[in-house]
Amino acid sequence: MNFTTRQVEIINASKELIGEKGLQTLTIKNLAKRMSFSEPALYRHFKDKTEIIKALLLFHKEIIQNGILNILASEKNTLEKFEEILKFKFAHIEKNPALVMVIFSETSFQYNSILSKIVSKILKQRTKKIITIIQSGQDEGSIRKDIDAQQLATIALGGIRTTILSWKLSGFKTDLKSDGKKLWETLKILFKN
Amino acid sequence: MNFTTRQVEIINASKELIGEKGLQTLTIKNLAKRMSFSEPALYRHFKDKTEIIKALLLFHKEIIQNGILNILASEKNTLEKFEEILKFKFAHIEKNPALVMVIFSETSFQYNSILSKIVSKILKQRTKKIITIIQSGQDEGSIRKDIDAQQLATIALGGIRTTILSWKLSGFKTDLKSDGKKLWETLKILFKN
DNA sequence: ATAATGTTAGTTAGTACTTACTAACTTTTG
DNA sequence: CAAAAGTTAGTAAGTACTAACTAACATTAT
Repeated sequence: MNFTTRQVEIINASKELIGEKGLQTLTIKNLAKRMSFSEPALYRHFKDKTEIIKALLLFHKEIIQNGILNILASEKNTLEKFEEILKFKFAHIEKNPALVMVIFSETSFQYNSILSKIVSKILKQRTKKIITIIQSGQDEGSIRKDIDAQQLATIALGGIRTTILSWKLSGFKTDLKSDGKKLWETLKILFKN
Repeated sequence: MNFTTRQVEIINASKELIGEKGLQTLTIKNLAKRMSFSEPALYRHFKDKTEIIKALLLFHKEIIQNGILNILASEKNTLEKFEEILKFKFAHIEKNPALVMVIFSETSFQYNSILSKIVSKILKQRTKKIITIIQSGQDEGSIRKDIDAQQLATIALGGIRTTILSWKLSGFKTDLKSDGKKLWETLKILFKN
């Protein structure tokens, strides 16, 4: 997961393109134009297009992962950690709309199955992590036990997804952070013991 | 919304193709092959490719809409209607995986903005309908009033979306109906007054 | 009734364009 | 001077779509 400065530049250019008009505008031609050099120059830095998107995904996965790990390591109770994670997530996504485009299109990777596998793997890992958090909240006594962690995770993830989706459908015009906060208030009431 | 028998055949062939390998396999070439005739023949029945997908969306939208209207017209209380609607939805989607592919890819329509507008319009209409149902449940006294209908709708829709998504990610192997039932049990507990 | 005319639904062949990618050569840089 | 990073000019494959034509059937007119 070590990228050269040029590779990071290409990753960011890809992110910009996707963020502007969606995954379908991430073409070699557009990317080269954005980088102000020729198409073959891209192939000096990445084997093929798949590797570029893969790099984009892994690059941001690592950023998010580190953020979450920091929150989990902190001295807070489960509900507080949960809130922090939500905040962090919404803030990161608001700064990087491209991620929404990529993550939300897990069904329609024209490119190949490798990418959709990566996306679905990331999604699964996140689900697992949320389940673990909810479970420790249940053990701790702060989260209700009459509904199992798996189901509560479905509710939490669903709320997140829907909130982000309606932000996207508004053309990124609504205030994601405040919608995220409202969602958190709702989840807190629903989940509390 | 009146289609010729040939058009319905083409709609179904499109649905099959999308259901098998995703939206990206719905090409004019593949569709013509599936219909066992030439590519230009398709243009005798639809103006262009966009019209074909549009027809697919509207065709199923109408089916779902009628199903929901029937349920709403029945003599049941809000929670029962809600349950019936969820059941109906999951059953219809299980029979038509292609719809998941299309609806879940609202971000990445290569074709044009017309389609993504249709999809987002359908999504918005459904959200509105669910909010109305929840509100009447709140008036009726069966659904909690400490969380507003908009937020509860976000939770319900999110749960549905996530449940369907994990079904898709399993390669359509898990039991969607039973997962849908579990989701309903959870929502019932969370929403009840 | 039948010949003329029009329609429906298909064909073959091809357009114009875009896609990711490559070979061969040149420039820049440490 | 050699490796890294760029260039020009192409390729093969795929995209939606169109032009021109036709067989088979339906409608209309004499």
